[in-house]
Amino acid sequence: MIKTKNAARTRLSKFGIKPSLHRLAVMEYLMGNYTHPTVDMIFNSLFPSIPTLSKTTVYNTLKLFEEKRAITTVTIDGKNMRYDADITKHAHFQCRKCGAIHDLRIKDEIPVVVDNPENLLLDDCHVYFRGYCEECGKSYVL
Amino acid sequence: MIKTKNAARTRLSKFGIKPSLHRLAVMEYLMGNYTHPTVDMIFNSLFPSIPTLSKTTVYNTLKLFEEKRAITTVTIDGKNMRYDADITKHAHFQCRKCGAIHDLRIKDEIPVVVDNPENLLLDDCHVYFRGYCEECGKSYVL
DNA sequence: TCATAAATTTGTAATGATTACATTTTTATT
DNA sequence: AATAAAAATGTAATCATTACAAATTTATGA
Repeated sequence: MIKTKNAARTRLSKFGIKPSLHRLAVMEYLMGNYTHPTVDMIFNSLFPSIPTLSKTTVYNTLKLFEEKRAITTVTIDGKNMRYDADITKHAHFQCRKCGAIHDLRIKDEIPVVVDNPENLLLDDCHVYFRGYCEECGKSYVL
Repeated sequence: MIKTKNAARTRLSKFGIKPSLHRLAVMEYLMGNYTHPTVDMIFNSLFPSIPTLSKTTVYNTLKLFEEKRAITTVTIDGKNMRYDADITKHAHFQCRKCGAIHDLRIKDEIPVVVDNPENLLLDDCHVYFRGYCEECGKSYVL
């Protein structure tokens, strides 16, 4: 997958992040899995092929990516942080039962702030919905 | 503050929650403090006047309130859950530096979902912004 | 090339919010 | 008052995340 490797390398360079092997691996994983994975999912997926990887490094790496705004973070239920390499504007949905996170496209990507009397410096906006995914909804009706 | 006591009692009854003294106290606190408090803030504020209160009860109570949709929860940074008795539609803002949460009014309260191919059952929508509040923004420019 | 400094990574231990759970207390019912 | 049901308590466990010191890797410059 040289193509995804290049995409990951390009993304890192675009955001001023030095491309160590582990950083490339984490970014490549995120850019190949738009499933809003947790740290554990990322670590468990990469560990078999990179046995020298530590979970702390995954934490450090993701924190760096987020600080540099090379990825976004999603936290809806307040349990595990989720990571998303899709930095285009889109909304999220989390099922109250199974916890899965899905993407949702909304009409006006960035809601318009009516007034800002406190002069807050906004630089980032997230929209999310909660409810039940189709499967979990079924079992709820029963 | 008989008025706020009544308001709290009314809110509980409206959402089918039996009004125990502790539940009333927590709801009254939330309806008198729209500051998106954490569990600790709520507990520490109430404990002096209700020394028999336990933190577990505050957790239990807030969880019940949220299940009954008598309040909403806000989690932006994924650290502490915040609780909000304002159940009208509004957006939130959290400062990346000091962590304070503020309310924000946006133009179209509920973003319109363009398409929903997975038939997700949406029942709740949240919008939040991140950035820096005025004070923290100043120190950043320096 | 080799030495040195800087950056990265590691692994363990600590933190801290939240939950589990068994017990106790309070409230409602007959 | 006796019993059952609900609410509240307090401690212990859980689990994601962070702190931190040590080890490793990478870059730099003589």
